[in-house]
Amino acid sequence: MRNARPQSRLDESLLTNVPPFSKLETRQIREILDLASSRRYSEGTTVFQEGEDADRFFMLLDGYIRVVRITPGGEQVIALHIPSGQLFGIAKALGHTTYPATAVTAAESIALSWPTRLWEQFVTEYDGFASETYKTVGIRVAEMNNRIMEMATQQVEQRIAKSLLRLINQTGRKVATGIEIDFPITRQDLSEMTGSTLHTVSRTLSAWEKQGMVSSGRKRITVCEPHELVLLAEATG
Amino acid sequence: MRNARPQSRLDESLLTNVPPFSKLETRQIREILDLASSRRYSEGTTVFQEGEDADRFFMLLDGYIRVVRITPGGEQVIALHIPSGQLFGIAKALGHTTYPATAVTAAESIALSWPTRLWEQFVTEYDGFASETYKTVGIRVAEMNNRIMEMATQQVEQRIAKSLLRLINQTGRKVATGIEIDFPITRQDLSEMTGSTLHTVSRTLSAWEKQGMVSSGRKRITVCEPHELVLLAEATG
DNA sequence: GACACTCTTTGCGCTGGGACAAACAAATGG
DNA sequence: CCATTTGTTTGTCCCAGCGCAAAGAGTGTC
Repeated sequence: MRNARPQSRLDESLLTNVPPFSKLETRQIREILDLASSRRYSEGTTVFQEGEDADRFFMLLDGYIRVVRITPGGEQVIALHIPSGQLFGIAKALGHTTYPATAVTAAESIALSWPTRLWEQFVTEYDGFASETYKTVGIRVAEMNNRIMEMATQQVEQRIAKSLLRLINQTGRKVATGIEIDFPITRQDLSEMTGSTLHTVSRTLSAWEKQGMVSSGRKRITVCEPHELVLLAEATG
Repeated sequence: MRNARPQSRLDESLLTNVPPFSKLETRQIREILDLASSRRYSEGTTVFQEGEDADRFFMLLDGYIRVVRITPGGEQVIALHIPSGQLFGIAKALGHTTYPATAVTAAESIALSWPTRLWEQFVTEYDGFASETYKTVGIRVAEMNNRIMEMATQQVEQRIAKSLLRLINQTGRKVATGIEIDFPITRQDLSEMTGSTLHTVSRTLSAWEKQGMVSSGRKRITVCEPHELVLLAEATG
């Protein structure tokens, strides 16, 4: 499936013109290249797959790639367009899933490892702190990614459902019958989270209330039928 | 404007129960706390402001905060809800603007510096590489943030305009008269970037073409009146 | 208890843009 | 050169959800 042809000898000139490396000394570039390998992709081919195990970053030297997410309903959303000179495939390193990427044009990348010596020393010495820090960034990125996909493909009702579930999950609690958002939240707030209006949110909650799915009041929302809500949130539009 | 009351003596017990720190030795926690200061915020107050110069991260120990973006038209979009145990205010450190945050409930945070010694050594030694790496992550986060805001507040036409401009800017080229997207792009692609449909994209481009703003063909789009496009993209809903 | 706020609900009309359908046009390939 | 595939345009219909407007319902304060 991977259609790249690894190249054997990597020349320093590959990197000297790419901004992130241009300031480095030759010695440092060599150190990086010793652990790197270069790949070429032709237009339209797969750069990497969903969830692929990446112990490395990729730096795009030439061309464009796009990262794509596919909804449960089969719709595509282009999550990112990455031009040359940027890193990609970093999600895994931040503790999260990577999504499939394809080459928009013929492209060339190199796979890099971090300059390892100091990095490992750093992570080891401050063990929990460093890795948890990265996890935070990873969570943040993953969450934004999800919101983009939702906004692109889902109806307002589903987005509201997702938002409620997210607010509960975020606190680390289980979504259970009778669970309440544990801080005051207004219809206005919810609308600002979902990209809707307070009127529409109000109507939606009213409808849910009639079906017994939630119970809500002023600045307060309690989920009565979490399972129903999950079904609704995951319905394929 | 900042309404926090700094606390003087920081006790280790503050951190020992917070996941990212729980694995650390007392020695390490002390080292972190020596450079940290704690702050309390009451409900609804400002945690930090737009563009505030943050040489530190903040770790939320208790409560909830939200990060808010305000559109040129004055609409609010809730960009993030942050529960306790997570870092916030990291955007600046990743090389990008921070957005204002307020406390949703009474909240407590501590301001941290990175464990500095090794970190500085790391960044210094690999100068360009490390900082540019962070820039990549920062750019990615900022871009996603923008897309969320756009999806929440803008009409399809504006989002298409923004997407085109982004594709051009991303390549590092100036947006100029007659500039062309330098790789083949279909209506379908554009629709997947903007969360629309290929039909709507086609109609929109047709309309623009009639006004002389763009010239487009099969898998090709050229911007004729970049200024018009910018105006359109920035129009307040 | 009365007044002022703030938050929520509901009705109604209107429209952006999605769904469906059907040509049309440009590439590709035998 | 004709056939097929891939991408684009356009028409028609229709509805989710926004905007506007106005009336409840809680909360806080004097």
